[in-house]
Amino acid sequence: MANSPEGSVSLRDADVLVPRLKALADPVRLQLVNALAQRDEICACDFPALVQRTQPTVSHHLTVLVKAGIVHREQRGKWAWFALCRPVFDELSATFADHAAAAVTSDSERLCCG
Amino acid sequence: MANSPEGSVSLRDADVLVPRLKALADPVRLQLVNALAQRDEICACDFPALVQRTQPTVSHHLTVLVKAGIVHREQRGKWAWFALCRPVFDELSATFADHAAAAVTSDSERLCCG
DNA sequence: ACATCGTATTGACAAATGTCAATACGAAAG
DNA sequence: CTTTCGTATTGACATTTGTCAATACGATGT
Repeated sequence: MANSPEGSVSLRDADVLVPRLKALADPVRLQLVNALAQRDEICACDFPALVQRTQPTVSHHLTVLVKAGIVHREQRGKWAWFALCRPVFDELSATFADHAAAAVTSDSERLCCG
Repeated sequence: MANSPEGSVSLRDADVLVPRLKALADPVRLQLVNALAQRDEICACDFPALVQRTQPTVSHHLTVLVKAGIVHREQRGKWAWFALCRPVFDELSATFADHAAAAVTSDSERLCCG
């Protein structure tokens, strides 16, 4: 999107990354995203019970996710349906993959972070 | 580490993910991480100039990154050296890859998030 | 038109966060 | 032991954030 070759996003692109990471860095919003990850599509009316928050609070969190481009909102009659923007997860995955090293082979052989 | 097969971290593991995402969801900390990503090792004394913040502020941000397990701190004599914990990036990459769909092929053919 | 029902917005408030000045800690050097 | 210098901690403050009650908006059905 900005610097990287394949339409990906580098760690340098703070303007794109920070809002996305901020949006995901909340327990309730991670619950919402996780629910959407396994169900493809969820009506707004089902979220309050799912995450144990009031309707305005859920609405606020969904707005944050939509503004960050992580979730897509579609109005169908009286109901609002939400779905993941899965390509964004692909970008996030690629962003972090660039700076990953070979994973640890065994538990006893740590690379760092001991 | 918790649920997933390959020692990875699922979106469900909020206790592990949220602190990591919170740690990365800041412009200054993203700068720090980006600098470490391309230089392997950096002395604490160089960061204030790099990110245009005072020494206490930088120290605070580095502490956040260390506590999140993203950065490793090593005291060498009088100086503190910092390095990325690259396996963590591998985990983050894997976490998001699980929920990614095929990327868009052309710009005109959007999947969602229009 | 009017009432109903799902969702978003507003206002308010406590809690968390980023920032810096001042200070404390700790290791090396004299 | 004392000084020096790099780094961490404390205290203070403004800003942001998560939450809910109350209210407004908007589409559907009567």
